[in-house]
Amino acid sequence: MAQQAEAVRRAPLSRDRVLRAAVALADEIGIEALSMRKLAQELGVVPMALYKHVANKDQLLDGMVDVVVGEIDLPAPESDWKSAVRQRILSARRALQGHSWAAQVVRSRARPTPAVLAYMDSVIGIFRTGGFSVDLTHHVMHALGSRVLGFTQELFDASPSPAPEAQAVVVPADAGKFPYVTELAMAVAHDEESVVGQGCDDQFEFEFALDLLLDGFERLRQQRWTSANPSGEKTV
Amino acid sequence: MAQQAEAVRRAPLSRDRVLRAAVALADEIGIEALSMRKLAQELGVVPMALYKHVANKDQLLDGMVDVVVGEIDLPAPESDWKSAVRQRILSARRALQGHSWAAQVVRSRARPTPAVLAYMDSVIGIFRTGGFSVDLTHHVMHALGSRVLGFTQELFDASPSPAPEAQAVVVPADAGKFPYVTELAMAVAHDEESVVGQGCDDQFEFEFALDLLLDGFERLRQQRWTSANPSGEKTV
DNA sequence: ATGAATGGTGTACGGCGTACACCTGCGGCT
DNA sequence: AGCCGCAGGTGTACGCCGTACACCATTCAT
Repeated sequence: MAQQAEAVRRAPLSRDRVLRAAVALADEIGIEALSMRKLAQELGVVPMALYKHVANKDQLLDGMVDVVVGEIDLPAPESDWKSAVRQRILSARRALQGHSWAAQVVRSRARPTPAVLAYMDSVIGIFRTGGFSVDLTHHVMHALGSRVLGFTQELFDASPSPAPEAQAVVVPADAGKFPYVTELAMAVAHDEESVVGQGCDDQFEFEFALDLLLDGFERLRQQRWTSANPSGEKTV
Repeated sequence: MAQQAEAVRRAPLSRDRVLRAAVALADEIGIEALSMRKLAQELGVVPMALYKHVANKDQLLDGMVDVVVGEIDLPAPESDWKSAVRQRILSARRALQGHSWAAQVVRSRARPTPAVLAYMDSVIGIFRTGGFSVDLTHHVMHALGSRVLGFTQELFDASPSPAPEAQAVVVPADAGKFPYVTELAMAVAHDEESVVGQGCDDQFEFEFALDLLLDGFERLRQQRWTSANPSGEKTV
């Protein structure tokens, strides 16, 4: 009876259940607080039980990435390469942003998981069928870097700071030492105050840079740029 | 006597000595293996002694970043904004690349240290005196992101893999599943084989993306782009 | 009935960051 | 000369981590 109650109380573990629980737990308590022990506790199980389903913590993180990447929308059917890529990337961004830890974990993985690879394959495919040479596609993918998954490394995160005073990047005493940073920070603070509050509009900045790159790609494509002949425009 | 010998054997600690030892040790054994305990041992001291000089491990990492940032060349005197920025960024890249762990640690810091701030101030200054509005400078700095310090987040590092077989991103069995990735990977492998070995030329890719952005910046500057009037070209 | 596979358990080890109480030796007072 | 304060190094200990390894319970094919 007691056994039955126990059996009912918790369904059998599985790799999938472990991963999904890990994602949920990381959403809740943050990635740096996520430990095998806490995850096990959450699942009502002893820590070592997890190791029957994932080889180690690294593989757990890999699996978590795949769960998030699985949330990226499927590609829209018919459109020019630029809007297709744009849609794909902004959708990836939406998926990753649903889990505050995701970008950081993706960053920490040295090698791509199958789901990431599949996503990349689809993006590369858009370029290739959109008239980009293999060569140009290669460099273009590098130029996108992690942006292809919807995030970039800002030098520090000014925006998501919850405590308003904590985001004073420059304390008043340092204002004289960093005149240009100060000028810029004050302009931004002033700007945003009238709009939404403080900090920068991440989404705007992301699209600003993304479009700058996509426009650059289009120019290179038109002038049949190759790495052997970088200044295609002039020599053609 | 014994005391004297001991006193001679190790100079007194200082914040500076601690930081430099930490940088050296991280260079040697890698950042993930760097611990307060090992650092203390390296300095011939008990772990807790370090805490008289740095508040905690986070502050140690901050200090390490500052040491590396301190190695960035001073700005070249007179030149147009584009080559000045370019020189600054490529110099930062050189400094950061001298310490394989540096980019990762910079990435992990939430807030900028004074040295980083000073560096950013100088780059912002180049844009401002080069004819960029505060508004455009702001977005341009965001677009650069971590690239301003000479590194970007590639989706995974293909190049520095020491074991040649380890860098086969796509195992043969998966070739059919990821046709575009495979096509691209094979082209790259073929290309590079004749040149240097395998993998991608990071430096080339970095400059490719950097120049794409700088060229885009120049266009926006010329057409007096503002965020309130994004398509300046057409409406002027 | 039996023996192997599958999956959960219990214990234990070595590592980590760091709080806290302690000691020691030196420079500057009276 | 005697004292004190304090900067800086020490020792011990706590609670956390990932995970190796031996074990046991259940299920199921033979």
